[in-house]
Amino acid sequence: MTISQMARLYGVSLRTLRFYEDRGLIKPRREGSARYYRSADRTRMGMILRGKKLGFTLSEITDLIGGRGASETPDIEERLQPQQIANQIGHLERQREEIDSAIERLRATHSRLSRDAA
Amino acid sequence: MTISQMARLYGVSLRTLRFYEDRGLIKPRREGSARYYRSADRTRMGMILRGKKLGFTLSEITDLIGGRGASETPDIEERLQPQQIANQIGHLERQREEIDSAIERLRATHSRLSRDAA
DNA sequence: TTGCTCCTCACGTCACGTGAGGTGGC
DNA sequence: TTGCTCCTCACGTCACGTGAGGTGGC
Repeated sequence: MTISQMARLYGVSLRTLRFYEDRGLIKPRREGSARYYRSADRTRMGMILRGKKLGFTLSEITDLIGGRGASETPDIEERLQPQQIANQIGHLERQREEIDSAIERLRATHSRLSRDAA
Repeated sequence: MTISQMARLYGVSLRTLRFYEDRGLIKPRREGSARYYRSADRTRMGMILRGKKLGFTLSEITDLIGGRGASETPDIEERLQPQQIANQIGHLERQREEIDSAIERLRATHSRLSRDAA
């Protein structure tokens, strides 16, 4: 599988795939300078994107995926510690509260504008 | 008012104040190389932080505050266009949805762990 | 020869954090 | 002389975006 096929499959850019490789997250086979992605790379890529969706940074994901064992526990959630999950939930809840209050304020301003225009 | 006093008042770092100045957002009086912040700077600083809380970028805030007129409409919400508000709300709602689904997944994993441990 | 895909630098972006090395006035 | 506050570079961080300039095989 070429880099373009990988990019299309996961909805990311070529740059992103090269960047993840640079960070040591995926290690495609090389033929000359060309990259070829195999099943193991797809497993890792799935874990990476799953980790991102859960709001983890690439450093955290690197720790979670670890050096080699990707195929054993391909579900990244299985690798999380209860405490780590709790912390992450707290982190995300704080973010959500900030977003919620921003939305509230904006809605208030918006309806005030409608009222004043009426 | 010195830079340290400003920093304490607004809960930001000295670096942040210098950075905002570099971006043209605040223009403290200079005495030699030292910075002295006046009332107008505080008005602008309030608008900047308010804009950030609403989720706008510094570029957007720069456009909102404009070149000079800070004292006329010191309430940054008053300067927003209805369409701009609607866009921002949509933007924030999308972010919130992503955060919400992340929290949901994490909660599910967390309770599964508790169940398995029991 | 022309296109297409791929490659490697390497600087840019966003909003600052973090030293390094130096200065002024009590 | 010692501390404290302030200053100006300037590189680092995060997760890539965006060219520039070049290569390989149809």
